[in-house]
Amino acid sequence: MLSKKSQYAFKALTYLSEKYKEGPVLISEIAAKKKIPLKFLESILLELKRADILDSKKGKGGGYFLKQKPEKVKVSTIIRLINGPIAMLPCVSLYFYERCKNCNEKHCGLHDMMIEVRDATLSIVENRTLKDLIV
Amino acid sequence: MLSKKSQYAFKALTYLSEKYKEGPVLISEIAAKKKIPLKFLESILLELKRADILDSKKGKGGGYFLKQKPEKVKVSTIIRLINGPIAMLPCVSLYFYERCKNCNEKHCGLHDMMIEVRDATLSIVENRTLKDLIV
DNA sequence: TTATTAGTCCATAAACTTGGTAGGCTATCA
DNA sequence: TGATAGCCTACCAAGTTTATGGACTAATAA
Repeated sequence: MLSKKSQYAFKALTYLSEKYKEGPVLISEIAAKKKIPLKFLESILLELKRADILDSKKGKGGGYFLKQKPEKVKVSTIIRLINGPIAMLPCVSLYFYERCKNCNEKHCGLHDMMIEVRDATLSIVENRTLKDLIV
Repeated sequence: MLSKKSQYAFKALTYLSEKYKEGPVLISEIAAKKKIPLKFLESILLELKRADILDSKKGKGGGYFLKQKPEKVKVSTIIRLINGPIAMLPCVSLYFYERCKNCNEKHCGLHDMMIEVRDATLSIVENRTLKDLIV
């Protein structure tokens, strides 16, 4: 399951995608419109900024905005950043790989199955962007 | 990601699947062979028993064993039992459904995408059984 | 019936994660 | 320079995960 933090992140990013080109959006506006706890949202947006997904402007007329066009930001990127691995096991993760202890990856039915699951999931989330979240 | 508990459950169930028809297997044997903390494994097996996946026998010659043939136990059943929802969002879960607050499920891009992910995952885990985990 | 075996139950706890709050600091702009 | 709005640091309550220890109970064999 995606954490609440991830769900908040997606809501905020969807909102910012809709407002793309309308200039900076206040944290407080996003929080109010999307019903996200203000300070928690603050830390999420900051994290997204540090990951170069968002940019911000301080002072009057400031706020947050997407650094790139919505269609340039893959859903998989956001999941990995905020939620963590997409795979169900560390030993089949591409970005968070960890070797299995006491389990031969070459001869493990679970391993093989989880690779299938991973690829099925990736075929979707690697090919969707923030633009696809706007309806 | 699957919890460690889930990984232990799968390891134990795979072992019991291999030993199916060889009679009850000791907890301690499974723990030793699969390097699982004994007492933790104990509680996992008990949970699987309460869910009618396993059965057990006390006393000499006792132990745990599968209640049905390995090919009768779906992987999805185990994941849901030990790990929880398979879907990435409560609002797209079949077995753990919860309505989205402040989010119209009829018009939500994230929702639609996560249904796709769920179905892609289910198409695999609903069609694999413990038998498929033996290599 | 008694000793042994092996699962069952209950209580506890450390470590980690999640979700969230408080408040001061700093950059920007009018 | 004063208001605005994001930045930063610290903290924390609650829940979950991953265990561990010990007493209890059922089954079996001698």
